[in-house]
Amino acid sequence: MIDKLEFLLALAREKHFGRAAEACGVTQPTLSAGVKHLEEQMGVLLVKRGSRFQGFTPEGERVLEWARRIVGDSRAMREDISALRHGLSGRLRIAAIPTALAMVAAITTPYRDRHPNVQFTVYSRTSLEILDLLENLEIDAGITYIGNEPIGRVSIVPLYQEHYRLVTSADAPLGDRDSVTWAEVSQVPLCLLTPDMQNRRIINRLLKSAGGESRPTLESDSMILLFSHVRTGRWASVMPEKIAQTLGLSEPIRAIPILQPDAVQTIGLVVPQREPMTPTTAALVAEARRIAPSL
Amino acid sequence: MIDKLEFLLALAREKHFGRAAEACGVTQPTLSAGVKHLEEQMGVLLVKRGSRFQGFTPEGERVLEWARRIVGDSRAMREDISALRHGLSGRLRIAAIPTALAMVAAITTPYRDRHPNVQFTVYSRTSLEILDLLENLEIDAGITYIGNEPIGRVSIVPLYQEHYRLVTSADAPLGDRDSVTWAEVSQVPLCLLTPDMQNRRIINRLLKSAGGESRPTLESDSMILLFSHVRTGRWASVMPEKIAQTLGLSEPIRAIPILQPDAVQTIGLVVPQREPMTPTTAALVAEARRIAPSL
DNA sequence: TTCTTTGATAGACAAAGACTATTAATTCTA
DNA sequence: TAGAATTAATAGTCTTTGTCTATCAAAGAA
Repeated sequence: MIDKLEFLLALAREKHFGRAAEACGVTQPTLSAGVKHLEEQMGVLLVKRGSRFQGFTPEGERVLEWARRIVGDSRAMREDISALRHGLSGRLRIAAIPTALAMVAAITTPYRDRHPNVQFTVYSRTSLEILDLLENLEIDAGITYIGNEPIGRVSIVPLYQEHYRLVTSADAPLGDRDSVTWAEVSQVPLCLLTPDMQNRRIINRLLKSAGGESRPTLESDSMILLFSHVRTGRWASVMPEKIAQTLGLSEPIRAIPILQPDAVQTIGLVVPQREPMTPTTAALVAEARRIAPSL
Repeated sequence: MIDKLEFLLALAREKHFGRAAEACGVTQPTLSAGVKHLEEQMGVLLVKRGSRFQGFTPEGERVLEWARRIVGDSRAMREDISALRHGLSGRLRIAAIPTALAMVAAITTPYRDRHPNVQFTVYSRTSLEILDLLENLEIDAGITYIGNEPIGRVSIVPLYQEHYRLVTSADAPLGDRDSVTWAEVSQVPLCLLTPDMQNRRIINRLLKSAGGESRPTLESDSMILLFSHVRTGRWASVMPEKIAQTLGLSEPIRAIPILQPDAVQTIGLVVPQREPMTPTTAALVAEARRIAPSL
């Protein structure tokens, strides 16, 4: 029963019988049979069938919601019992927005000291992808913007405020200032994240409301790439204060506060709303609460 | 998997492999094998084994909690989907404390008008039994005292306040009064519920704090029995106002308010805390909210 | 049209689940 | 304390379910 619900979840993820089957480690006919069996049990078609996958029926969507919960709980149960016996262990899958990646170590480090047998997998994803992965039980926790775009069935722990800095060489335009305005920043060619990233959209908005445009000379979905360009001293970027601090800037690179307005975004930990949480997730939330004040 | 969790729930209820198996509609070896299989999956003993059932291990208790949730959700899913197709149908299992039995009709009647395909089973149980049945998924809703003894994972809808009346014949002692005190009531021989009922414990407490004792000449666990005695005019009882009203008293029987204090107990609907609820339960909660003001 | 993609179907085989019968270990009872 | 009764585990058999490979049919794409 639960296996079949997992089939359905995989199908929702992959939107393709063959790939969903592969993801579940079974063959395509097996997955087809599983879904069909579910449909018989429920007495309704769950999947819109043409000669290819065409999405779910309304009933299918509903079953999917239940499946997420039931499958999630059954995994949580296993982890819970395993934790009772061996202490916390297993793998914690986290996804973070690129601008928050640098501070993930601030959580994982004290976590590992407390629970050395837990392994981590950390993905760099956009804020929308993170919510999707959470929804589909593909990650255990996300680190993303909170309080902006509406968020579904998740619990939230605020971590820190993102303040923006113009990161540039001291001898570049504006490089000698103690603070700059968004209007001024809009005149400088920048390295920025790609527009599918919420950070970029936020910066675009700030630049625009200051009467400017974003004129990126270089876009990337990788903060490392942006950062390495900035370190040459020949490129400028707008980055959150935290990441600039964490990665460490040396002369002649400066991180100059951008005021008017001192725009603020809150970054937080989001985990599936489940009571009780899995033990590893609960420990992550505890750790987040613990370190949040120091960030 | 879910079937095996159901085995475990049955075992928790029956505390006996044979009876649990019977309750599940399988033979005892099948249930034993199922439990064993669960234990292998989890890698821990769940049941304390002697030559007979000796309760659960700590891990077993934990699995049991998860099992209640997972099994409950999987049933809710089926009902949910069935309701999508055929409208509300199925059976709603309710348990109520005896003193609330008379007002159950105030909910079931409008409920049936709205959802004619839902069938009811109503049990008369003590308040403690009701919580136990709810916990074990044996009923869908309870009607009981709220805000007294602590209640577990349930949602609550307050229904009405229980005020007490001395029910007695006009020519019996105190029968001519407009109101009486608990101290006075404690002097009269009464028909009361048995002491395992919370209503009786409440009345005992009230009598005691008025300096009296409860001196029941007749005890029963059946309100009908108490009521039929009172109707003869030769017996007196202490009953909630509501039940006296609902069942209808005729001359010369009177229901006299008991003051000092005008003790109040709140009665409410309790349902398992599950989001979303099963459709039939959600409808019951809606109905309860609707009628509560008129009670 | 012809080829490719995608999901359903058929048939064989293995695994899991369930039943009956029996056994082993306690506990009760006479 | 011996014998009976109770309770759960085990053995052996059979049925059901699940999974695989191979193949087919339908619908797009070239």
